[in-house]
Amino acid sequence: MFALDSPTMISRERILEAAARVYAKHGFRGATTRLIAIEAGVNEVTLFRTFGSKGALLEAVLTHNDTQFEISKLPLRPVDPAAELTSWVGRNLDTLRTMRPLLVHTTSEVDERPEAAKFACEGRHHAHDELRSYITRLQAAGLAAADIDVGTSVVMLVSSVMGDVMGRPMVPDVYPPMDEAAMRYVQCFLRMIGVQKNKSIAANKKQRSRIT
Amino acid sequence: MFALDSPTMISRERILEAAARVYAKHGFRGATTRLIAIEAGVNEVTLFRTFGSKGALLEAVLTHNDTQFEISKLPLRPVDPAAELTSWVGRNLDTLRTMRPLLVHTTSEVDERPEAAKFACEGRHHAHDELRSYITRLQAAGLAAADIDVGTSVVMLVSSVMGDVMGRPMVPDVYPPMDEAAMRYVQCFLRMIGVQKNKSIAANKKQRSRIT
DNA sequence: TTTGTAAGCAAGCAGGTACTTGCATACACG
DNA sequence: CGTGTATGCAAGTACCTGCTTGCTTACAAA
Repeated sequence: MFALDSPTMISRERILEAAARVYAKHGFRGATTRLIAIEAGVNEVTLFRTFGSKGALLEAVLTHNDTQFEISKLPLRPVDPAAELTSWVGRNLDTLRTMRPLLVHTTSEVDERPEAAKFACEGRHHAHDELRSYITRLQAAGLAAADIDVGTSVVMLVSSVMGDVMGRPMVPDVYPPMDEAAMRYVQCFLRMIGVQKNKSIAANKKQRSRIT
Repeated sequence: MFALDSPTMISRERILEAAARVYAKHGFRGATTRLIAIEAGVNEVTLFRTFGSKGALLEAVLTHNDTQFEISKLPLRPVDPAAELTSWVGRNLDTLRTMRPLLVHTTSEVDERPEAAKFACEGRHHAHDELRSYITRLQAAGLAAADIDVGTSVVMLVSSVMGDVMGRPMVPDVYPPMDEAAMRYVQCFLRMIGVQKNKSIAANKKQRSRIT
């Protein structure tokens, strides 16, 4: 056996990162072992000795990037929905943008390489759950309307984020400016779920007492 | 030369359709000329004689499918936004679902095969324009709020449609039931752009006169 | 010093891939 | 009938791809 910080690990890391880059550029079939080896500055044989096969290597790449990615959280006790959501959407946009190449290739290869499915789906699922439970909390706190279609609204915001990340590089002119995107999506979303503008917990309390 | 309905055309069509199927399954690199020839029930040589090269063939496939696809229209004079939008979204969902495999592969190959870009983008662009101008008409008719972020709202609905088509096969459980999807997206969208429920031209006139 | 281990290097193998060539067949039109 | 055209078939070329083998070098621990 070998220790965790043995020289092998150096090669291993370098190969993994190189493979990720090459795969992001060319997809599975385009990511030849020769290309990866060159990109890693490593002999092609080392690659097979370390990972066994091209398939195993690229699977390792995916699980590696999968475990590194941590879904960002929304506050348990909502205070300022607009600010909190804008920050959350912004963070997701940033992370997803860096993973776009990997995502777009895995999605197109799910049919032929089922092990790619987990990577392509999991993040989206988590984001969905996180957002959904946050909206429920908003409703419980009286910050969002009670009669909205929570599931669909959530899908629409998540789709908007994904759509931005996936589509902007191809059709840049239809999207809101990149630095405003998060804010814009959230503003529209808030209207959709019945949150008035600039309505924080404090403002909400005032308004509620005025109404009743 | 040859007439348009010469025997060649038969082969040509068969090859084009077979190529579309194989490409939809396996992507560019996976769509080998052998596979396509077998799928078309045609000798591989015929394929090269007719299209010259694999690249040219698959480019022909894309432009073929591109010209066949006609973007569905929204009415010039909006009467019942909910119904009109639901029908439009539904039609788009249906068409896009059939094109999903082609779309997902072209998007992942845009970097390496720029001619795929047009196919991957154009439809989305058209849908966007169509929806945008419709919303503007809604506003002009007093059927939608005036203070909304039209561009962003439109992006969000279009993204939701794309997201549904792309994501549902992979993460089916987060989306609204397929037969309700169009209606649900539109309901949420209407709220986002300030259209009250069941507000048609007639109802709108009544309400407006009541207010003023 | 001995031994084990990670890595490089050169060569090769078996199969696949895009594409070509030469030749045979079938059919349509004059 | 003869001629052109579309297609099939067999074979081959040049290259690429994943993967293997045999051998060498360098270093590190016992």
